[in-house]
Amino acid sequence: MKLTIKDIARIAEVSVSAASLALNDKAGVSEDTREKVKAIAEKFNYTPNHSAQSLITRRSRCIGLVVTDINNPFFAMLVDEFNKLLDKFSYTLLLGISGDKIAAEKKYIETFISKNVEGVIIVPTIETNPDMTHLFKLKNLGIPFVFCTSAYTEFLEPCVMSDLREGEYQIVNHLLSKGMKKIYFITGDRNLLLSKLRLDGYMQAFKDANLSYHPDWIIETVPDFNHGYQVTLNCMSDRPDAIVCVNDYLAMGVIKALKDQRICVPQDISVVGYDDLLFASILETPLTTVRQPIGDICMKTFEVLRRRIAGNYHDESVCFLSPMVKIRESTK
Amino acid sequence: MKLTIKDIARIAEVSVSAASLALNDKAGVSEDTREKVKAIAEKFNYTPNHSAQSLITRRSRCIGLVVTDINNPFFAMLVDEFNKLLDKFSYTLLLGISGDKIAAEKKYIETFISKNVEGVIIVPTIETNPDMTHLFKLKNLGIPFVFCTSAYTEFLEPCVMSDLREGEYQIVNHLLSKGMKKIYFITGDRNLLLSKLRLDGYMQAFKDANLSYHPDWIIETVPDFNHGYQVTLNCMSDRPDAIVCVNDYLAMGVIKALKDQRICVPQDISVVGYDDLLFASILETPLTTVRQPIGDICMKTFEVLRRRIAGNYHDESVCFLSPMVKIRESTK
DNA sequence: ATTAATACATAAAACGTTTTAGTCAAATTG
DNA sequence: CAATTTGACTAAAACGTTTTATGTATTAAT
Repeated sequence: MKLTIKDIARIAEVSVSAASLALNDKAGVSEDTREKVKAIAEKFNYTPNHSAQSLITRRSRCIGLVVTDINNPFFAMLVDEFNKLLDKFSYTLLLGISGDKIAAEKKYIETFISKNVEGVIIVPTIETNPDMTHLFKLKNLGIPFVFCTSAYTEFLEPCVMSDLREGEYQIVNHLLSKGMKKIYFITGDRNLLLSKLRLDGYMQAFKDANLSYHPDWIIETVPDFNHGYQVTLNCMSDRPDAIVCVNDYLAMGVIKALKDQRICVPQDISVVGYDDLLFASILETPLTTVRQPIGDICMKTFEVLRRRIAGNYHDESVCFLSPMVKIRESTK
Repeated sequence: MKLTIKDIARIAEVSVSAASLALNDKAGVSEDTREKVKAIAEKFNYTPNHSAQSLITRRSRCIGLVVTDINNPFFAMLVDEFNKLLDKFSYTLLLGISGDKIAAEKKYIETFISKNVEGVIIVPTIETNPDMTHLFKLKNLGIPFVFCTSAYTEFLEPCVMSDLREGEYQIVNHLLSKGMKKIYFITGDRNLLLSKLRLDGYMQAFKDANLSYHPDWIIETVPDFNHGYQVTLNCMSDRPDAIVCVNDYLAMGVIKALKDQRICVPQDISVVGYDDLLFASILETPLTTVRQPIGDICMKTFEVLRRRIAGNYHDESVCFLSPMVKIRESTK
């Protein structure tokens, strides 16, 4: 049987309230009793019942995190970073993986609410025309949330992300300056800020170079390995000069498809990614990509969330951090 | 303000108990009142307070999961699989990332206990001579747990994993049959079952081939990318014929080190991994590796855990699933 | 010596549920 | 028709904490 604070109090021959005060390092008990109670709690391996604690304090020491796809190493890194941060402030991580489905995201948020999380971090999905009721619900209940890595165009703030537009601009610019023209762009749903911003960067680069792109070069899909693979098989008949991928994970699929078709990178075609995953540097042809300052992104996200949990909503609400282009051999 | 069941009861003009029975589809209320209560709950977006529920029912609908390193895509896959399974049975996932530190594992288990999880899934760390008090604590409290992917030699069961010994045997056998002799083995701490079994396979393969290995060829380290990289730089002066890596993630580091030193795979040296990560197939030289039936492992793990949560402890306690060797070009 | 302040201790209320035991009327049984 | 069973409902207890209000003994201040 699990011991309760009552048992500890009885053994220590003090009242329950005294035991509580002692264990929580609150004023109102003498040092003697505090030590006595603590010693007994330690000895009998007492752990407080979190449900009871959370019921009365209305603080759960839990944070909910929804990511889209943990098999994308970028998001794995993200989860890892948040895990470390939550550790530092003794929060527990409730994790949901939405698989890029708004319905799943919604479902996780609902359970987070019922589990009384103190705050929520959301990596938005790519689905269009989403039903945002769960976000309004969070707002109404006063549960703080922060978007990370992206946001919904209908629901921009608060949000912490890297300047995707700028990163994509620089990288497309790099390709154009190398004389490439037919540059495909494989991306997620353009209603999602994450994709829209990168697309903006792509377009701006063409504009500033006084060149134009064909709308067919922009392909919207689910931004993962398998879809990257499939899409590439379909579009290679048109022989693009380069393929710009919305992220490295998708680029992995693209590269695999090219390999299967015996198309060489960068001789026959250039490929660029985004995120600078570990694997990007050990490929046959190391991948040109854009590094996101993921540690900073997570730190900032958590900072904003903590401020809001503390009741301070008066901070800057959208935050862009600077990315860093990594030119490697996949762009000849 | 968040509505409570009292509010719902008041609005529906029934007692709190009636409301509870209605919402939980329990007998004791008429169909009329059940519907009325449910409609009102729906209308006002009522979500029950999980802390209160869990306090009284002693069921939290939470499962704790500790993994060692989520940046290893193998464990990311594992988390993904468990997430899906937990979804199906409407459990919430509490995640801890131990970073291969027994102290961290312990800390997570403690918080899981205090949060009243119904069960725990553990991917053991590599640390030697570990302090197992947290596991005994789980046992004493009657909180079921299952080891997944490996186990502690001092604490074997219950455990679900693939037959690592067999997989490693087959793959080393393959190398020996190709005439390679000086086969290095980079692995984790051999006190951990995960490493010990693979090492057993390695040794058995030599024995069955009437060949012998040098103890120096077996290198113990933390099984991740960075350590794979470092260790390789240190041992290349000895010019091995092949390097067998305890997992693909470590193999990535090995390959990167070889690349940096301009040593060619498989011309100069063979490399094999374990896990069959996505990236293994798109490398310059696709990696020979062993696929673990990860979906089955997770399913089985969760099955055992569920049975134990239901009170049935009389099942088989250690379960080995069959792996599958994938010969690719990294072994000439 | 009286009063005021302080330190320590505790009983009881509260948090939001589920469950137990019980009430009462209506329906069923003999 | 009386006795019993059934069905719908409810009041109250319970879960394990924290917090509030209150009391008592000790110390400090006048």
